[in-house]
Amino acid sequence: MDRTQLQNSFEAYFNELGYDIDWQRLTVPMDVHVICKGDYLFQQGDFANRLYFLHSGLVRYVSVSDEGKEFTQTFAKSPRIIGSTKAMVTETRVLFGIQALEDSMVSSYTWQAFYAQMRHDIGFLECYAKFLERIFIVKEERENAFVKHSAERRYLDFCAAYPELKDSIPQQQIASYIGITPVALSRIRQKLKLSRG
Amino acid sequence: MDRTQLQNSFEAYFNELGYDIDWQRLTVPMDVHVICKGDYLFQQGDFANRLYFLHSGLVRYVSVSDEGKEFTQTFAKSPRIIGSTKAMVTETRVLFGIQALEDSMVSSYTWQAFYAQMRHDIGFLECYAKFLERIFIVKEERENAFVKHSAERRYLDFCAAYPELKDSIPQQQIASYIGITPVALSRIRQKLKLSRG
DNA sequence: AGAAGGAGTTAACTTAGGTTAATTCCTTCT
DNA sequence: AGAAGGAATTAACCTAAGTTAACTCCTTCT
Repeated sequence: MDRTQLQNSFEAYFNELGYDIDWQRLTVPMDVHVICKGDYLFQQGDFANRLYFLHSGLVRYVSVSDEGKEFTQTFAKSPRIIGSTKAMVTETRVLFGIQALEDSMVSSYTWQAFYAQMRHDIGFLECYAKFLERIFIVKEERENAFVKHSAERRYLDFCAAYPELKDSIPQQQIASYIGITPVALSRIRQKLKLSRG
Repeated sequence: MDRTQLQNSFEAYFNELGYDIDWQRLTVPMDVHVICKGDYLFQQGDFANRLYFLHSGLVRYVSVSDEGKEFTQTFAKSPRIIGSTKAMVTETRVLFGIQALEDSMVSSYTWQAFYAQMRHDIGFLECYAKFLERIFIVKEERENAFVKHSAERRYLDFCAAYPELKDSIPQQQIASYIGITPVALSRIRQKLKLSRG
């Protein structure tokens, strides 16, 4: 797969966000990574100050608490920008790892180089702003769900939002995404099964 | 207060974000609003597709659940951009109201006009991106807190993050910000008082 | 000064979800 | 085929936080 083909993925992504721009203009040095199912693109605590683009596959952002419990922050399906905005922007260690849930292909760019080109190409910068708007809105919805909705409701919303994941990923990961234990999720599923007759 | 003075507030804000730019270039039509303590800049459910800048004062974002319970999503202190990113970008109704906790002064711009100028001024667009990065990171930290930390820990973190608010705003609002009831917060405070001796 | 209303506290009771552990059911490995 | 390890379920018990309600302070209003 050559660079031209890879960069077409960007266009697919930004078209979805309602934006049309020629990503072949991107000349920043690029690395390509193939990550097998189960492996990590980077681990929590690394300095992951790169911007990644997920060309194919599916990943999750996994964060481990002080007590050693795993939480899934995000499921990300290609095509999509992935990585830690916070780690890039503040030059700190990442607070989560990225694990492949399917074999995945990723290109990467140093944040410095990517940012430098964006600063001189208002189209790219606009794309970046649209990306930030999108991920902010998703986080805001998630905050809303945690504060206002029960675990049962969060599970139902998850199933509606990710119908294709609902049956193809381990329930533990779904539980950790909606902020409960696998045991609690199992109880909720049991209850729903009964109430559906 | 004239426009020049007001626009200087923008500079104070973006300086804090590590960015130096002359906001006197902003020529978009501006409205000025004075909101008294307790009043709302806009209500949940409005079409609040404006960008606001809080020049002085303190506000909170308040969201009411289907069951009629109030949640405080954000406390915002001047100088700062305020408003609903989601409502502006997706042209939907706002999911929260903005209430003044002190008498406040706000300028406002239609999103369309503001965006149009940004698209032709890469400096403004970069500021906007920095603003989005910042609010995203805050939301991400909040998500993290809800999933990983106890209510007690969230309260202590709130006190550390907003020492000046801790004693000057009603406890109900603090409780609703950390996602618990006033009764539960009162219990936590009692427990902390005892354990401090 | 007295009344009214809101904010915070405290107590009693309920409930959702955490914890631990046993059991079953799958894969996968040899 | 049998063993081993992980995933989900179920049950029993525990804890944090919600709910309701009574009580105490404060303001603020007349």
